[in-house]
Amino acid sequence: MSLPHALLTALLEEPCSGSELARRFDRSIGFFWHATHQQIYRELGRLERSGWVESLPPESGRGRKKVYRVLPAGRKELKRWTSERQVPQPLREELMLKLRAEAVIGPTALRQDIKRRMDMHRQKLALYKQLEARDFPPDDASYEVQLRHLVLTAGVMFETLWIEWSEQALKVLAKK
Amino acid sequence: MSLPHALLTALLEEPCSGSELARRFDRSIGFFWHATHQQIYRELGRLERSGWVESLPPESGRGRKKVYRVLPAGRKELKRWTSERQVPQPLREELMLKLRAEAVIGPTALRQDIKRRMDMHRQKLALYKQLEARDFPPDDASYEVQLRHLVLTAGVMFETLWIEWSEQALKVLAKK
DNA sequence: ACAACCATGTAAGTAGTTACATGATTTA
DNA sequence: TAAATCATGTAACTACTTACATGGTTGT
Repeated sequence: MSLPHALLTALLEEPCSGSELARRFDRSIGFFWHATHQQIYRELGRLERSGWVESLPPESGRGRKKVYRVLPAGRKELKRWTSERQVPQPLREELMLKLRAEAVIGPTALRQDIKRRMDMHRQKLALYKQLEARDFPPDDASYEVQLRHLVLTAGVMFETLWIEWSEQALKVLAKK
Repeated sequence: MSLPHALLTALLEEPCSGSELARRFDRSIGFFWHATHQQIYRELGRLERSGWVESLPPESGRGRKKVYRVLPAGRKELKRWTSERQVPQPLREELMLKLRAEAVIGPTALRQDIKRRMDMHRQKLALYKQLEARDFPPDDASYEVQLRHLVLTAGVMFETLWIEWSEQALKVLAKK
């Protein structure tokens, strides 16, 4: 149950409308918590009914922008959530299932698939490093900036991990 | 939609009952694809209705073990699935959301939480390394064994990543 | 024969996905 | 002014979670 809190955070950073949230998600928070616009609109409705956010005017009809802003109760809820204990969510990696399947019924097309994935991870890594160079120059930054940097660092580490792992995997798969 | 294929793989490795599957999942495949017994039983029902597995006798009543075995159609389906293209599933990491929240409304209890998580990752890493030492001695193994080793390697890499990242994060959080 | 446990299963609820619909705004 | 696009939303479905129920087996 994290989407509502992701939205609260984004709206605290900058009040905005549902469609803008969807776009912002695609660029930043979405690297770690993807959400479609349908999820976002539904959740915004819930947040409003809970009294955690309010929507500023239009009120009129469907195709008008509705800007949302976090209310004190929403801020309080976010605070409560961050201090909640949390266990690392179990990994969930389809590719590992495919490896086991390959071991049982192989050979399959896994090799091509891993190559493709490796390319995607390389692209993402390049993007992250570019963002890093742009947004986090290597001087001593403020606490808040360092926190945001940590998020990106995790992204870099993950992509690097997958590239390394893919190289190892391809070595094994090459033998067959 | 991977659970059915995870089950097919497990049943090909060794036909067994729902409860045994649940236990095996907790030890191996479950490291990368957790499933509760409710999910497993429901899915076994579907697999049977699809004609991908068959259940051997009891037939009688509720509390009796039902052993499942993969049928040719199931093996074919698994083959189809492994050759399907697959895009890396987006990351989904609640902790990154909490970091962003901390940057906006902090300070929170994040520090303690990360410490706790780091311990859990250390334990898991120790377990994986132990399994690795036991099941994959460093001589040149068969193709199938190397594939299974790759799965465990990913586990080791993930846990290592989180430990390193946590150390970095704690350095930043210590400043506040 | 009773308690504790094991194996299978049902039910209800939540989160996320996919496909589509409608009103407003912009652009050719 | 018609077409394209944008913003919001509905509906139906699937996967997963949590809580509980029932029949069988085992141990004392």
